[in-house]
Amino acid sequence: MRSPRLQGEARISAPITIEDVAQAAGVSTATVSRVLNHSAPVSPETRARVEDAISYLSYRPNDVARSMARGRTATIGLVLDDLTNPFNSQAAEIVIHGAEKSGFRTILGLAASQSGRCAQVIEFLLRQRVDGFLFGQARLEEPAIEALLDRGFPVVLFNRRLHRARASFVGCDNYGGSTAAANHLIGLGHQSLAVIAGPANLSTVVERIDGFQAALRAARMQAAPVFYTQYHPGDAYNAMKELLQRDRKPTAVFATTDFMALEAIQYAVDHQLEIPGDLAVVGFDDITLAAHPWIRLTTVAQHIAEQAARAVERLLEAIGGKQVPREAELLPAELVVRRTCGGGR
Amino acid sequence: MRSPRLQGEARISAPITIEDVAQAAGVSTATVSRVLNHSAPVSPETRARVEDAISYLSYRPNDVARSMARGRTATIGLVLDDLTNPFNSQAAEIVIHGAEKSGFRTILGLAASQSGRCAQVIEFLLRQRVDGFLFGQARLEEPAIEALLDRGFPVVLFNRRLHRARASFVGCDNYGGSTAAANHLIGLGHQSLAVIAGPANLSTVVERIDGFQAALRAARMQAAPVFYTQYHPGDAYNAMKELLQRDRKPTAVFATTDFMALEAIQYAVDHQLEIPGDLAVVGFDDITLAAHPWIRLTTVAQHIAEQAARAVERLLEAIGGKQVPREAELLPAELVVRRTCGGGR
DNA sequence: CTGAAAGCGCTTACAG
DNA sequence: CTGAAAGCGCTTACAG
Repeated sequence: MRSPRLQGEARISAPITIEDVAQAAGVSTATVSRVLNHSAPVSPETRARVEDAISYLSYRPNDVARSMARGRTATIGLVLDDLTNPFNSQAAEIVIHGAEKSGFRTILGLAASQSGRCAQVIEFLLRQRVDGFLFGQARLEEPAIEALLDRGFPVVLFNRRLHRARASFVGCDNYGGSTAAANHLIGLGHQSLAVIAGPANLSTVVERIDGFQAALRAARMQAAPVFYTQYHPGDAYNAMKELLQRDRKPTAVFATTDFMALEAIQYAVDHQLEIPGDLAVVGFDDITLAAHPWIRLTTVAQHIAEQAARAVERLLEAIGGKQVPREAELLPAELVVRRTCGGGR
Repeated sequence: MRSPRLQGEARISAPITIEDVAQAAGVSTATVSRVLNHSAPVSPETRARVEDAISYLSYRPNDVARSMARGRTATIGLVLDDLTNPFNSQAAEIVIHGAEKSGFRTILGLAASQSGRCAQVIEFLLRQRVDGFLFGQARLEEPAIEALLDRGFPVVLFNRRLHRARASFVGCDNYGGSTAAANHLIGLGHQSLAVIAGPANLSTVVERIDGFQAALRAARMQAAPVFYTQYHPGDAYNAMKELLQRDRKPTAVFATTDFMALEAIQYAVDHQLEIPGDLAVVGFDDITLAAHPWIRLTTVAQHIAEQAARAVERLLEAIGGKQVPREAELLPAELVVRRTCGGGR
């Protein structure tokens, strides 16, 4: 048996292997493996000897070798655009914890929304041999994801969906939430509405605009002008500037995210407009700070934590071989009326 | 050679291996490995045949097997408390990208600041055989990290340091930033100052309090009362309540993070206090929203992105075998005067 | 420049 | 209940 002194001497001593444990316990590596994994019955005495050796040597199984031998890595790949949006980082946190509970680790791939990056990230994760994928920021057309789907690879999307229908997805009721927002604004008497949106190739953006316009149509009002942006910092600020220079200035603006709403407000305030007096603003997401007394942003609340949690569940089931439902699962999105729309408290 | 039709038929077809490529190209796996890694000269004709086979078969190297064979994983472990704090998620993003540039992947371990969790996370990452560790949220005493250090394992800390000195660290000038904050408040004529702090076992908290008190001492004022919290949501709200019930109410409060400052403001505003008229508030971090016209929080700006970037650099050097400096590297922390302290614009 | 072979640290049929 | 051995998919001395 290796003397404990040896470990102290070497700096980064070569890690203890299952072989070392087997020798110390006087058994085969197969037996050590069995007590480690509870994969087959082992006599109480043998088990005790092995466990002693394990703790005496501070043995730490090598997960890389394990993955190699098992042919699966117990790893899921989570693909997100970035972590600057609190919405994304919250989702990441939920996914990591959810996966961990089932013994899965998660590798985070940041796709930075540049075209081509998503394919690159998938390639990268495929080399790591992840057992499945979670996409939180897919665009409507995403060939690389569709290729995965075609191969029958375990894939679950959340938040944003693909154009093509048959894929496991969990999102929120963007349409309904936006309709409620529009109706509230209409009820307040607004006649000139506008929307500041993200890119038109995102399902969330499309659905939020559609829901919003549908409400106007139902009220026999003309469609609201839509200003599309790339969701870059500063985009909504500029959008607001643009909208206020038009002939028919909006009296109410709906932004497809809270961050955009906050930026739009920033422009308005910087230019001596009163919110909500001169301009009503409604966002979407209900980030933590939306409720702050200095903000009190009217917005549509969606429960990202639950979306992410459901998405991992689905993925884990798919990886486990279960037949995963192909229908979309939609969580509710509720209007939260606060101050910035003028009708709230 | 495997017919392409075969791939289409199977659902998740067994991935192509280096063996398949070697066969298709009529060479040994050693040769394929050489062209893949440019690890040894290969004749142009052979190389061409191998490359054709690779693209024809859409071969994707197995990183798990690679790690196994090489004895190193090209992976770093990043340990953070959580991702809800934008400060943390920004750091995570920087680290992931920085590591990727050098061909390293990063596994994120969330330590949720419960005692014992850090050791668990380290254990988990050690099993994955990460090549080094990055800690962004260490507490002053962290036996598990110290054990790593003692073993000579590549470790770099950022943001918060350990009590023990000899460890690679990059942080910011918490002391100087807080001194500046205190001096500004003193210059504004405040006599009754208080601080809302995080846990006392965090280097950032200790240094920020020390810097703050030092300024008061230099001005021959008595030390400010410190209210310690656990950095949980709601903690600063309650702290503010407590402080305002005391005999000697503070006219100015310094919070050790912007989130805490915002919560303190929330309590004050909820209870009809005017900011900064009735109460001046200063934070620390300078999160994005601190600059919003509806907030305009006076705060101490620290450049987390650079901290994180420097930390990965250091770690990568350490993993590469370079002797890494043991001294702390401190980035500047600058006071940003805005509205909430009463002296700004 | 190229190949045969050993080895990385596990798991898992296969025998007994 | 236990062990000997093959195998997971690569890389890397070692020969030639």
